[in-house]
Amino acid sequence: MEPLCATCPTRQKTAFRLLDGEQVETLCAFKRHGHIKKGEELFTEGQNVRGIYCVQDGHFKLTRHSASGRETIVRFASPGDFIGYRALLAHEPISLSAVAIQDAHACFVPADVLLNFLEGNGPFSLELLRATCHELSEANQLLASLAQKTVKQRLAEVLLMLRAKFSEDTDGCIDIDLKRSEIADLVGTATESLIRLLAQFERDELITRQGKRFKITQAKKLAQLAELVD
Amino acid sequence: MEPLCATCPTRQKTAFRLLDGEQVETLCAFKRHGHIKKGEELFTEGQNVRGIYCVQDGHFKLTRHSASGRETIVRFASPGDFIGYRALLAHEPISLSAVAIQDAHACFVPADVLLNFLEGNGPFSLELLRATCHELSEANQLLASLAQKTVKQRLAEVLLMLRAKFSEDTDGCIDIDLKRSEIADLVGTATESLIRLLAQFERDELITRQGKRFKITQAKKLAQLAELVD
DNA sequence: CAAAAACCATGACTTATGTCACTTTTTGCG
DNA sequence: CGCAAAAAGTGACATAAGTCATGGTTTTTG
Repeated sequence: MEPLCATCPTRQKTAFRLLDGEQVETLCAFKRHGHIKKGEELFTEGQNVRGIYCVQDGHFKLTRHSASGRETIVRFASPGDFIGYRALLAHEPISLSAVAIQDAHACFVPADVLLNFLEGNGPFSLELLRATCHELSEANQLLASLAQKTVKQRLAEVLLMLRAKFSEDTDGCIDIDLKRSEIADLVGTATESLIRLLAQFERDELITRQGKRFKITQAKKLAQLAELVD
Repeated sequence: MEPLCATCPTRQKTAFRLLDGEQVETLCAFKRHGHIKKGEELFTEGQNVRGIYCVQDGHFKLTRHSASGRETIVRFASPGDFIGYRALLAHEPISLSAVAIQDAHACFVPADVLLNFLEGNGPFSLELLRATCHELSEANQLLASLAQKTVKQRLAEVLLMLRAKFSEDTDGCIDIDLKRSEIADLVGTATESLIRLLAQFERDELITRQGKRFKITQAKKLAQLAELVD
């Protein structure tokens, strides 16, 4: 049974909140709500897109693969984020894979429905433009960080970013389960190097570990290390 | 004397081509056409933007500085490109400096004029959205390339990119004058490393040098090196 | 529940790349 | 033109970070 868009709380967090009543009905009629299991792929690099996904709950990693098979996590998509609209609008095959890192739910919205909204609803497309510009500035920031910082600095930065994005669980640990290799893909380094650095951060008492998860104990020092303090 | 937007050939290459007659007149009335000398800065990181620039001729480098003063070239802006609209739309202080790498001309368009067009002209904002999405996918590509490739591979990639972007002069050299340090900022490496690699590429007969400029002699091998061939 | 698979961790080793110090060449300017 | 300043280039050296090999965990699954 498809949930109703009219009362969807997630919709209020997205550009879809700017749709008028009729458009919400259209959205509701054509969207498909679906369950995605951990590890499943929404999109694969190189595909042509037939629509976008609006994340309901759970998180996705958006990755890019090199010819040599190495993976880089470009960003995460979380509840309220759209996935795939850039490729759709740029008329390009999709350049990133989207993989669920937890069991998740997302709504598929066909391309023509979205394009219809874009053409018929100025505020909606402006909002999407704003969001895209914001993403772009984040991408540029990441770019410079990758080019300018050491792996250690990048890891410090990534840990702080993860905490900001995923919050803390009841133990104060960052509330997300990522494999070591995934954190490495995020930092842009080899898994072994990442593991060594985590151990070093623990020795230096910047973080503590509880199983697979971490708790940031000295955020300030981490931030200094990452040179977030200019 | 301000040139007329109505007959501006550059305008036809930008989203401004989608403005209606009245809007073109508004644009023409409020834009300011200006000369920017090589090395001059259009924007400085951290400023608040009061409008955007539309590049008429000449090229700009868009850079980001680290706390340690290191510079990274994030992208170039060329005739027909807008500079500064992302910060404007994302309501953020600008995150990149724009510096002319040649004597250049650009038109300044005040923020409220642009926002007016965006709100009143759907096709215009859709076009801008498209352009932004395209830029974003380029940024993601660059990101992965930085994270995944060696400096040598990145240089090969950058050389091919430069030729594609700036074409060749009558000698077959890439038609742009960049300092060694600027190429290094583009590749994301130290100037000395870059110089050594250029020398190596010349020894390997992938490129030849004429003064400060290069000619790509074996584009295919460069592409293989860069792993553009999957 | 046990075997297999995936993942985490550590050591030894190699190497790509950054840094520093210096020389040579080119550029710009009074 | 000739000098100063900037840029290009080279060498020696240090080290961050990748790779390979191996062993110990944890997780999955039949």
